[in-house]
Amino acid sequence: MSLAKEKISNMLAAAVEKAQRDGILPQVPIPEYLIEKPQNPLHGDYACTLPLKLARIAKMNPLQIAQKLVDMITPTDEIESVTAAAPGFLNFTLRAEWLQKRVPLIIKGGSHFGDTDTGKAQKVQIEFVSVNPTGPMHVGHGRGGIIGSTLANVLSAAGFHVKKEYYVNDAGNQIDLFNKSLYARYKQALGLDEPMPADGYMGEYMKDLGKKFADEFGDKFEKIQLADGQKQLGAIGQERMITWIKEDLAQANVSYDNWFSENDLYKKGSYRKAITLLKEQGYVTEKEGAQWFASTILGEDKDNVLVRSTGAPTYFASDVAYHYNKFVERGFDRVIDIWGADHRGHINRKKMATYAMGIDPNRLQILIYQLVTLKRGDEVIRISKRTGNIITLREIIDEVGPDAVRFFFLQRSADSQMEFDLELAKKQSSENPVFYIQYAHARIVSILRSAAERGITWENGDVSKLTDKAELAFIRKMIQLEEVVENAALAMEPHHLPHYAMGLANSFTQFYEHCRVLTPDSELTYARLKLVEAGRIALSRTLTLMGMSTPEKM
RNA sequence: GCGUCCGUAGCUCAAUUGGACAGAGCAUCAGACUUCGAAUCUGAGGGUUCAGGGUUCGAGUCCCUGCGGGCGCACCA
Repeated sequence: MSLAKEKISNMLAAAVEKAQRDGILPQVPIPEYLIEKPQNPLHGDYACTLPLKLARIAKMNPLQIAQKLVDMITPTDEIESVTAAAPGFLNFTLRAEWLQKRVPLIIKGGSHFGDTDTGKAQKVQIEFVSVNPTGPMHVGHGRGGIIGSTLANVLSAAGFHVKKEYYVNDAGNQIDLFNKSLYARYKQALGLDEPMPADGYMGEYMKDLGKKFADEFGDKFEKIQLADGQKQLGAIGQERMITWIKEDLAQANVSYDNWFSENDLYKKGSYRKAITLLKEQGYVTEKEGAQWFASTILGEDKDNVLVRSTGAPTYFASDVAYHYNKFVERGFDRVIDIWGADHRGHINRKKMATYAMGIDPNRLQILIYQLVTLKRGDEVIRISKRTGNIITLREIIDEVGPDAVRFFFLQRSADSQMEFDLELAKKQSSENPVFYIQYAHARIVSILRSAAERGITWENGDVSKLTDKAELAFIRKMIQLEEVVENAALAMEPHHLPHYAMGLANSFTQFYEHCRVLTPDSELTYARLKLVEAGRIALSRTLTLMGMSTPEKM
């Protein structure tokens, strides 16, 4: 919580306590209340609705309660005034002197300005994208990557110890299918007859890859036994796919601390231990030759297969093992999984499996983002990796640039189903809010550059000169960053950042229009340059949290 | 059919988690550059928040019903 908000909260709590002690308010339980930012600046910097909430319980007029509380509060260094407003709001206004003093603190904060200690160093693991290494990433996957990487940034800023992870599904059915498909394309490229498997990966990229490997390795894999050839060639193909995915993600400025192999769950015993644990807890039943997770015991509407009658584990089983590994073997306090809406139906069974292993299911949080509909003008593009009809993330990034793509995806809340119109995205890229924000940053740097060229040093600038409305509004906006960070982190809603960034850029621009920085008045110039430097830090931090670049020239 | 997410300005989306007059960008219209960056700024128009009921001091937000759309409902992942 930001300093000002915290102070107000404490002030208010003290006032309520005193009012009750003095018999001005009846001895009733005090309801939960929040210190909020009113959307109308006329209502001050912060507001509280406690009197309204208290009215019924205390059987008093809310405005009267507000009035009495105002009387109990004495202004502080931070707060200039507290007023009661109909029908029962408390409005707090920050003191200009206090705001001015934030400027050197922002500069001191530097690249850590906006950080909070909300997370108390809790260990959080966040897993996102994790598409199978069987093909390129399409635009929809990009949304998960961008939401995930930004949320990770925000959580780190909020004081959590965050590890980002990509789960590589390098085992199971889809991999077999990929191997067979690749092998078929490879042999075809060698001029030999080999049918594609039913439901194989039909995309053009598989033909390219087959051809590439035919050139690279000749008939090396064709000469050995079929199953071995498929497996060995497949392994190389998967490697290639992972490299490809990594490159695509890197282009979108998405990176990871760890790439976790599904195969390791089997090799290192996590799978065996997790299933054994479930059995010991009595949650595994046997039906029709398969082993099931008996989630119906816990209220699910159906059980889920863990081990097929063939003896092969399902995806669900390895995922259970994976989460056993996250919680038990690696000891994360919290685990966040980011999934597309097509996995929505798996939340319950996943949470129940977590519970069944003796882990508090609230430690597992699943963030669902709605799928992206791709359009080209009015035409909806159906995505299918198997038939090969995909628009890749890379294509979009090449077309509109990584910053615009990130901003475009980030702006929408995760549960809004968004349309990505390729024509529009391209057209809008020159008329994008992204450029407005980055332009503000470039302009700031340009002002600082001009000052430096004129040999002006402003480090000792006196911030008490910053009294213009636009100057104070700009400071107000800057210090809001830590509230945005905290809120975005706790609610897992990174989409607040772009909106904040727009507001911040806008309040700088307002300042720029109203207040000339480099003026004949050298004292004023120093003070304003100091403010501009603080603005640079705030804007730069905001852009960085969103994974965007901070251009100094455009 | 059942579950789930969504429906807000012409378009794309916000709305501090139940608060004050529902806000931005784009688009449209009218203005502003001899300045530290005009990729900018000033102003205008644009709304029955899908519809109907309910809960309460207060509802875009919560509950119910209906309509419309996305996504699920495999021994696929």
